[in-house]
Amino acid sequence: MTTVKLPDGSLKEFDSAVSVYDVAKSIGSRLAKDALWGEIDDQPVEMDFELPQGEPVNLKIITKKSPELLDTMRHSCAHVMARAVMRIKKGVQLAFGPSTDGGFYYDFECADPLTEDDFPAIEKEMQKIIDLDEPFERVVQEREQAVKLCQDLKQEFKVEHIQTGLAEDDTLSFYQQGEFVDLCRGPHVPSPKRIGAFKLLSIAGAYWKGDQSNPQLQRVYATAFFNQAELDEHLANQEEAKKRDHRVLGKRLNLFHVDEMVGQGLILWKPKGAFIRQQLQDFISEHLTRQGYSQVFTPHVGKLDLYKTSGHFPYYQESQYPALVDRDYLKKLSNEGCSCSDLSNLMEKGDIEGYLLKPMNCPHHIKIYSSERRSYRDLPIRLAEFGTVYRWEQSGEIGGLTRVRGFTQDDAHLFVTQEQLAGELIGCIDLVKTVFGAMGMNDYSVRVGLRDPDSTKYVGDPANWDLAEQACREAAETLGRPFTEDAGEAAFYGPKIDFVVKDCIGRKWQLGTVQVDYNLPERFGLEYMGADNTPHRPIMIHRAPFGSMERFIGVLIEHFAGNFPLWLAPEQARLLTVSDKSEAYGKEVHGKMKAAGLRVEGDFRSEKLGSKIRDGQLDMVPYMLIVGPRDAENGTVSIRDRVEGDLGAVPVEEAIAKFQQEVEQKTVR
RNA sequence: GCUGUUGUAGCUCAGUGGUAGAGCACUUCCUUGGUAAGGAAGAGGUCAUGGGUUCAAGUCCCAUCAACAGCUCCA
Repeated sequence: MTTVKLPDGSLKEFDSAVSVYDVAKSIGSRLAKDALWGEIDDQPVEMDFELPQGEPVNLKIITKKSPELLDTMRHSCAHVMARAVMRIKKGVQLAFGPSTDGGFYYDFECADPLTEDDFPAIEKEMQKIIDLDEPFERVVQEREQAVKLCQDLKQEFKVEHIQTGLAEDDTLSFYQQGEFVDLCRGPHVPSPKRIGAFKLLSIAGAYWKGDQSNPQLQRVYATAFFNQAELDEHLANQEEAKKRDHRVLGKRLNLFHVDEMVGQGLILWKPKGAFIRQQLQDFISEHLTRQGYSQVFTPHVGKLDLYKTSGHFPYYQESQYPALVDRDYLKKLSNEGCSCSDLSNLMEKGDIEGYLLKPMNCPHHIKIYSSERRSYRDLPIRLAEFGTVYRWEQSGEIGGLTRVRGFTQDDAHLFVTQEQLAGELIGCIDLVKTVFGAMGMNDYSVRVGLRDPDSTKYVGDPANWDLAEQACREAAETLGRPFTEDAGEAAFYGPKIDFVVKDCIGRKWQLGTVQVDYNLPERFGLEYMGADNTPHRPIMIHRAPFGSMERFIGVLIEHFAGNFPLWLAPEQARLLTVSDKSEAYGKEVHGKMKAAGLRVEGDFRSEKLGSKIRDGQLDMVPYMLIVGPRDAENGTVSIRDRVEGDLGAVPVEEAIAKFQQEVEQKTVR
């Protein structure tokens, strides 16, 4: 008699010996058809495995619809890779080797470091291991034995992990395949033959347990699929994705430039990129006006004292450009015998008079608020600025437009009463919805950052925090899409709502943010006169729906893959002559288009039409306007759509009206 | 900041110690062609920068700078 206990807790009994397949078939013929293998107490077994009789057997049937299927196979492949590395290299310490979104990795510490030159040998060895077809066998150990086993294997990271990283009551399981044994929760595929196709991709450093103070390990990234075709498709998709990389398109379309001589992470906006940025700023300004914002301008520097008062200087000193110190003051210090190390100390402590390139706009906006007496009747006050800030980002982090050292926030600070807070947050969220909606960006996630109850880094009254966190939650709900609540993601001064998108290679970037702040009004002693004729403290909201113009446009370039909608395209249309004979008519049409306010350039070269069209397509111009003798005769242009191709000839005025309408409606295609 | 890879013409890249190369782009000429590449010629280089090894360095070694991938960080 065989008793089977299924994952939902139900029991099934069989009179005689049965295989996994028999059980699957008894549940349903479709299940039997889709089933790939079984798991008995997390030990993978093939379909023809005969179940033990007597005690109930915990059986899970894995089908090709199981969501974790690919992850399981990739994790098994990680074991195979680690085994291969240990065969090739001596003194290999194993760390962790999980599956990831696009594949898997394994972290090693090698006495003889790995290089990408080792990849072919590792891949060859992996294939040998797969061909051996040894199963992954699950071995459960008591804690003491497990530690001893890892010590015998000379796997110090695993020993440490058992002793410090795993809870007392965790089951300690190992998976063994031939000579290779690894501490691992599982599950695995029953046979390495299930790994269809794999490829080692890159090698990089990674800190043990993600902590910079721990030793740095070598991480080998790889991927695996059930068959070669899927792997090839994945690699081709990766290549395709790289073509929409904003750094590639930014160069090809002449949008921006970063020059070594200017400095790392400092963006030079070229005319076409600057145009797009200006259009976006105009667009958002329009919505700011509608929502009752006042635009202000503030300078790029401010006294160190300002940032000492705001708290930015002490908190974030290492990520700021060093202070600019007055010449006379430096001379005075020098005359007083101040050494370089004395100066360095003074600068670090901020015990010096100087100016800081502004890392944030809020202190300046606060000073605008406090420059007048404020009444409850004035609130909410909404101050907006496309404010450029400078941050000394770590050199290894800088790249493209998404992480830079000088960037312009579409920033605003709202000074509100407690009663106004919830409503104003909703207004901010509305703006984000408007902006993302206008771009056709629907693929973003929302994160409400709350305080970590175990941390002491937060400032302010816990009761206010509770109110603010609740207000953020309620505002996020008005988006009508799922959001996550992450404890520990709040800023030190208040909770926030962040908008996160992915770039073309799957990296996540925070764009817009809305943050509640009780701290700065306190530090600057902000007040307004209440209806009760006593002073009250306003609450601040920091918000930036785009985040920074640089990062937003970087993401936007990839979102559109360079194919900007007509209202944003720096060159909306290009006029092409079929031959030199049509030049005069071409210039006439060109003139009419420009007079109608359209951004049209002319290609009057003595090239063949096909060649001009190709150039226009590669430059991602939304429309091409082709004029030849036939058009000259009829007063028409032939429109070629970037997407649809040839649309045929229409009267010039009709073409103008069509484009104007598309611009007016900000159509996204 | 850390680990690894890379740096050659405007762009994409080849160049394996012995005279600096290709395609595209650019300039000029020929060509007048109706929806993704017409032809020819020409010009264009301190091989990232600074040291070192060598009779000889784009190539080997060291340092610096920058880019890329990842880690760490991100008000």
